[in-house]
Amino acid sequence: MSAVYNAAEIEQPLYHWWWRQGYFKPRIDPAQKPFVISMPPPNVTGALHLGHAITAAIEDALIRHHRMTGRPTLWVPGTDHAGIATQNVVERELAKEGLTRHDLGREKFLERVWQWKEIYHKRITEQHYALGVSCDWDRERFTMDEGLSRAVREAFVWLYEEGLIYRGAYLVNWCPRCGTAISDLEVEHEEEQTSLWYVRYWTEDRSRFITVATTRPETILGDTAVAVHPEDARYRDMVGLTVVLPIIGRRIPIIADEAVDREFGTGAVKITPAHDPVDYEVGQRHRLPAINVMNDDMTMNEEAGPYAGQDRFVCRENLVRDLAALGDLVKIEPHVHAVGHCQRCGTIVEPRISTQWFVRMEPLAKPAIEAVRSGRIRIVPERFEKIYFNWMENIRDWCISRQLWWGHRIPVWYCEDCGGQTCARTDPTACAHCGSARIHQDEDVLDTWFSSALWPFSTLGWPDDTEDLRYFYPTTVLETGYDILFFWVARMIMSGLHFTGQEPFSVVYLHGLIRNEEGKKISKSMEDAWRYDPLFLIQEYGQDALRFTLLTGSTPGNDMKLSISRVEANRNFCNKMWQAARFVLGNLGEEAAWYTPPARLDPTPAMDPADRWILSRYHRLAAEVTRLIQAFQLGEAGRQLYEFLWGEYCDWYIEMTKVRLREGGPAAEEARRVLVYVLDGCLRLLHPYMPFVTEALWQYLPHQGEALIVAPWPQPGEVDDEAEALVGGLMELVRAIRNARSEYNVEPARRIAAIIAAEERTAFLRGQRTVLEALARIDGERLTIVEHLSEVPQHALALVVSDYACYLPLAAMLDLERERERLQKELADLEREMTRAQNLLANEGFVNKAPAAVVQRERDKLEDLQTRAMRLRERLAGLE
RNA sequence: GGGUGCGUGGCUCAGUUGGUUAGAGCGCGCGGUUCACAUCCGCGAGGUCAGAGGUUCGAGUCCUCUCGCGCCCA
Repeated sequence: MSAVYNAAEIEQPLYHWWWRQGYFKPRIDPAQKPFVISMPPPNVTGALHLGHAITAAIEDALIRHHRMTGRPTLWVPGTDHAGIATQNVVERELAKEGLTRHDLGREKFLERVWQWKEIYHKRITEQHYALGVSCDWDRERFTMDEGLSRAVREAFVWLYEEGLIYRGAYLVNWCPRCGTAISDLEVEHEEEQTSLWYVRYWTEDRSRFITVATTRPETILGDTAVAVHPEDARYRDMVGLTVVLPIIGRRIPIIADEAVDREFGTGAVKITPAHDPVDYEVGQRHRLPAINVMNDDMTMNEEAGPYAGQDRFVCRENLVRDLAALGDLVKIEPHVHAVGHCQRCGTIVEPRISTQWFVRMEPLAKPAIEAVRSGRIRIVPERFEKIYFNWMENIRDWCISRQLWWGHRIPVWYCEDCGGQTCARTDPTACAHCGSARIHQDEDVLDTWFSSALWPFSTLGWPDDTEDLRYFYPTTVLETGYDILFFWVARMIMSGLHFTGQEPFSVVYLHGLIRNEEGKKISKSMEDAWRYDPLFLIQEYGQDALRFTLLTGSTPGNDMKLSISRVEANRNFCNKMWQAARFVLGNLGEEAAWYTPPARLDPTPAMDPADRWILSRYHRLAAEVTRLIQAFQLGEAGRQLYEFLWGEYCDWYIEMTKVRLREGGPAAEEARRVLVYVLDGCLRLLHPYMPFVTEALWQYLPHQGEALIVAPWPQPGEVDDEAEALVGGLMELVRAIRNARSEYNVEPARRIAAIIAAEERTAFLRGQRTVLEALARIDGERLTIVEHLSEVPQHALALVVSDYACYLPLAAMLDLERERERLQKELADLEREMTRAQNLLANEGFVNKAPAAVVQRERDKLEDLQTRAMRLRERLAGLE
């Protein structure tokens, strides 16, 4: 065992050992309900970032905890083909060779993507190993695997046959750079400082005009109406008139529609049904033509007249200039407005009419809303339920076709003879309507999220009725970042209910986003992005430290600013555990195995008070940690473990045992038993948080069973209030003496004298005198413990704690004036506290309405304060 | 525009049925080579819990409003 903790030394070997031993694989036991998590599949060509690290930390903690409770536990890993993102990177690679995907053709291009996928899949999987995830790699899946592709095919055909999938020309979001339609969710709106252009449209006879305001002047070319609010008195008499579009001269009507915001601009707006969602709806209501003025690549098309061929933004400039020349540009105002960008590439998207495939969502959303409303699915934290309902209740149809090559191709064939569509589970050779063999498949592929929506069951074998599907589905917890609640979680719930008739999981646990120390989203382009690379952090501080930081540094659903100093502090905590284990081991001697801990060791009156105390504290901790983990309060449970291990076990208990261990004999043996038992239990409790250091140490310590990862979770045990009170009082006394020593600058090595009146605690304190001597550096020869003091020692520092009156005869350095001040200040503090407690107890409302225990606690406290105050006053009188 | 989260010591954060004197890590000050640990030990300073009202015997915690920052949806 090394003298210091070294993460790199232990982590990878342990991971591969666990894996080889088969601990990550569950045994199917029909008598038990399994605990199952489907891992959110990372993008196969992406790189691991802190988002994956927190996902892994939380899910692995839940998995490890449940595995230790004895439940068959399965964590299903996998990766996602990430259509647009992957196709983009491969196209970028091709571009370096001066090629486009069209130069290669569909088949050759897909070969290239598969090659690329193989390389990157290996990379991301190895990165995942570095995160120490205890998932069942034999069940790893990829969204384009044969089985999962079959699931996609089944789901598509199923919905198609039910009429829930349809094809048509509607207004969709078009990303000109990616060359595909994208769904509403894939558009990110960003507020931008732009302009509002005011343009005058004249009537045919140029007798009147109406001024419209627009944020996108180039779409004027596609205007098919001007709209005003029906109750707007300013324009009421103009409704029904015809105006002429500047430059291209199209005649368009002025219409009235309630959708018009009277406050915006002049209150009159131009209507471009082919390039704006609101205008599209207005256009539908008023049966207006929709004129598409742009090509796929967002250059203007022939409808744009003189501007045909120009890029949309070049056209904007030219058109504005021309309008100004005509005198029809009234003014330009600065204006802030939300501009839609493509989530994947940041390009400004163009709303555009295009023929696409859609899923009718409303019928799917209804049962999914009900599943959450009824509590069959619980979302943690709860507030996201509201967000979920809001989105689901206003759900819009989902555009699922993408003009890409990398993905699941839409299983629909068109007949060149009768024009019919054939949608089938196996590739057809003839048209289902007329039997013609002259059919061709739709060129498009499906949105990647369409396959992700099936993930919890497609990974287990659906649509086949497999053993895995029967046993492990529905899964238990779905854990992911709240940013994909709609993209993924909601769609899984809808498809799970629709295709399997069951909720795909019963709990949704959402974590927040990880940001850097300034609160910025960490992106690859940041200067110091490398500092936040999980692989770098693991290399510097170890996985356990990173995990513990991620688990304890945040609360569910809240973003977290990762503080590197905390990762470092948690690395130090690992070392602290290491040193504690070294201490314990070093004291077990040759027959270490003799101290193999029992499943449970309760405090008994015959034991040493320190043992009773730590056992009691430990049992309290075990119960609390278990409760918190089950309530998904992982952070709080981890913090309590940290505080107990460092602040109680190491700082106090180990120090207290040193005396007995030095003395040897049965007292030492008892201490060894308790030291090992509590440490063993804590390693179990801590294992979900710090799997590596705990397993490594557990293997060194005497233990039963082959590995901590599969060791039983600690059972509840008894607490001992009396021991907690006694030892708590001793600790308070030690602290008071240390404090006094420090305040009076007593050299740390110097042993001092003490006289203590212990009243009813005399026997206890006498039993602990060697411990007291060691912890407070008291000279045993000059330590007096009595029940009462007939005479208060002169020239001594007086310490007044709850259970004891303690005097430190530091005559040589005692400054009477200073001592008086110190005591007076302490007395003043006490009196302030006493007044508070007295007022509270004098308050009838408090005494009558507060729980009895709370009132009693207040009474006890007051009594204690009074005792201490009395002693202080006596002491002050003695100083006069 | 609608919704939602956050605002706690210099910094990063806990504080989950409202109940002792609000905690931790880092940082800061003082002192330490005690045989597990300087990736450490001991002691200490530092907070009107954003602000204002309210409910309650009691509010960091619940309600209303205001201010600041962020996010989601339109």
